[in-house]
Amino acid sequence: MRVTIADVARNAAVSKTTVSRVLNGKGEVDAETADRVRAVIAKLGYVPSSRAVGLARGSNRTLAMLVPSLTWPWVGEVLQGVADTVEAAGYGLLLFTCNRGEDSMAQFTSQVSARAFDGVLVIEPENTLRSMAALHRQGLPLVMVDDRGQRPDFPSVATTNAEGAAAAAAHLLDSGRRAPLIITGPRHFGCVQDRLTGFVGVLRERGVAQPAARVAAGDFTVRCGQTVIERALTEGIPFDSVFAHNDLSATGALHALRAAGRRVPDDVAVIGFDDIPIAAYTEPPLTTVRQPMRAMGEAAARRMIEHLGGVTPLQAAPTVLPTEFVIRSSAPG
Amino acid sequence: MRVTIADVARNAAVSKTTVSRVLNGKGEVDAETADRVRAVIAKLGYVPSSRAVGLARGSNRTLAMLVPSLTWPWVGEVLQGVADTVEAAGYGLLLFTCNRGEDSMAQFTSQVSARAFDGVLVIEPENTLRSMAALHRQGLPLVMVDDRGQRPDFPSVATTNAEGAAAAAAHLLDSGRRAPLIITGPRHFGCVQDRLTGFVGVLRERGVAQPAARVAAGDFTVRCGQTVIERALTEGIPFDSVFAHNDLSATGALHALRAAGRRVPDDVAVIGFDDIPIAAYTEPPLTTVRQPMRAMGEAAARRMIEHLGGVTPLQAAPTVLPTEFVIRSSAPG
DNA sequence: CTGAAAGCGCTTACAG
DNA sequence: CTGAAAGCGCTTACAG
Repeated sequence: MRVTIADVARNAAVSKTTVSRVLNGKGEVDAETADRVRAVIAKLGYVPSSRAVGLARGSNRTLAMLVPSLTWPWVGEVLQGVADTVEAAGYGLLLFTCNRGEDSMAQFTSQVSARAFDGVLVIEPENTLRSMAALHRQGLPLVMVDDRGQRPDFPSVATTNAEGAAAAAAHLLDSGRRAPLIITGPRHFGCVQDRLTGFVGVLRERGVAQPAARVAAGDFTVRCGQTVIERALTEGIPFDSVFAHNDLSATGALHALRAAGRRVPDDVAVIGFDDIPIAAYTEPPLTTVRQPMRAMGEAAARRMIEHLGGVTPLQAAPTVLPTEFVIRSSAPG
Repeated sequence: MRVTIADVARNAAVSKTTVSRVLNGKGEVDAETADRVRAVIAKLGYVPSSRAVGLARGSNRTLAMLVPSLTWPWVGEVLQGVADTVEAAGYGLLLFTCNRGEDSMAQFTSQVSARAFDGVLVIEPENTLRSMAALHRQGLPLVMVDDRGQRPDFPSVATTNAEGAAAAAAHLLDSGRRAPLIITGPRHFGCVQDRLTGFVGVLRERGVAQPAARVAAGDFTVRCGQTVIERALTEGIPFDSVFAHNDLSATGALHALRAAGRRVPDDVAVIGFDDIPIAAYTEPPLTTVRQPMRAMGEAAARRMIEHLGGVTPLQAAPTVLPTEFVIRSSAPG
């Protein structure tokens, strides 16, 4: 059968208490006794049952990560940052996605009640901010990787959306563009508002107007990027550049422009947002506002782990990591 | 404090045993008693502690998923299929990546000993087949999503690599190409051998030779696709088409061809493998051999869950899901 | 149909 | 420095 702490105790001729002490390094144990116990542990290949430890301690060094979907490049990058940090700290990572909507959330909430994990890192699934906040109020340690610019009143990690968009605007103006077409993300996202404000703000400062006709509502998909460009072309809306609120829609824009015979960047310059891995390999490679996705995941995990370690109380103030402007051929300098 | 089964029992004026019975639907319970217990459970908002249940039952309805990296599109798709299936079955999903090499594997193995999960689904991290096999022999329920064509002697889910590659070859020949350049994946992967055999087999059948000079070793990265094409062009190796062993390297090939002024598909037709989401948005869109990634993840999860449910013994025979040939403009019909 | 008691495998006061 | 015992919150024979 399975080797238990009792087996180790018996073999080492000590009590389970002593074994537990050398296991956890708590309390004084005679050096020789400890060595003997360690030898037995090695010989028997003993590993404490995580279930038993969890029950006894009331915590199991496990974090949950809740994400809307796993097939978005952005999410994969953040998740990798989280996984690296969590694993390095010796924590487990329980993954939850929300593909089944209400059902999924109910299941997740019930796992919270079941105390299946010590804390949760979340990339907010659509319309769950309220339930997240509720869970947080009920005492669940929570850190949000805020891709929506929600500025929730619980801990979060975000990026400088307005500044990043401002850099994009300045770059376009500096290279002589005067009529950018903006493809936004979903309008109710805070990050979309921020990117809009940051971008248009620079234009206004420099005396360039941004008519509403050149601000098109997208939804962060490749498809929407195509559609917006096709429509603008059909309607004859004049534009000499595109600022898409993410790289996926920028990719769609590149496609539609090419299909319509517009050259990038000669006729139209294109800038995206995120710098997902494929951004360097679109045709032409995409100038974009890099979000430090990996680092955001790492920061979220680190805050949570430090909190659980008792070092740092979890404060609501967001950790804001800076964007970085990446120039490639779709909008050269 | 936390509501426990004892609280429910007291409030419903029954024993913990009875509460447990209505919770798990095992054993006969008087209908009225059961209703009363359920009412109390609802009123108190009681949810059983997963830690306690796990310890008592010796299993916690949790699966582990071990992956090499989370930032490859292929992995994201498979993982989504796994997550959907696992969640729908009410299981938890513990995620492990292997970014820290040996250390990671040691940690994973120790989690196995700790009985932190009931079974594991794995996309094999480099060079771990041996340890996986060992864990499986020691009784760990294991299903591998076999992207390497390893044909291990434990349960796995794979795809028809040879047939898929054969379809690609037939398509190129049918459209008049006679000199394909092959960009392989790592040579020691079984899937690479299979794709090579399947592809070259069709060529041979139709009397077309495939000289070694037109078989270049790649490593599944975008970069390798670029490098191979650049080198072939420099060395003056003649080719009228490219068969890349995955979409990422095909993307690199498209890039290098364009940079060199070769038109796709007019001068060179390009076919990839996988059909990751961006394949439809490369320039031009990529003709490719689709792997049913989502379905592979789902199948792996389903086999594991059925096994754990006691329905099906886990057999070594691989589940093989068919590839599908997807024609887009990089190699039209 | 129902309950008392043992057991799952640890940790942690408490006592010495 | 060390150990006996209680406790974590469930499930499961066993007995009635």
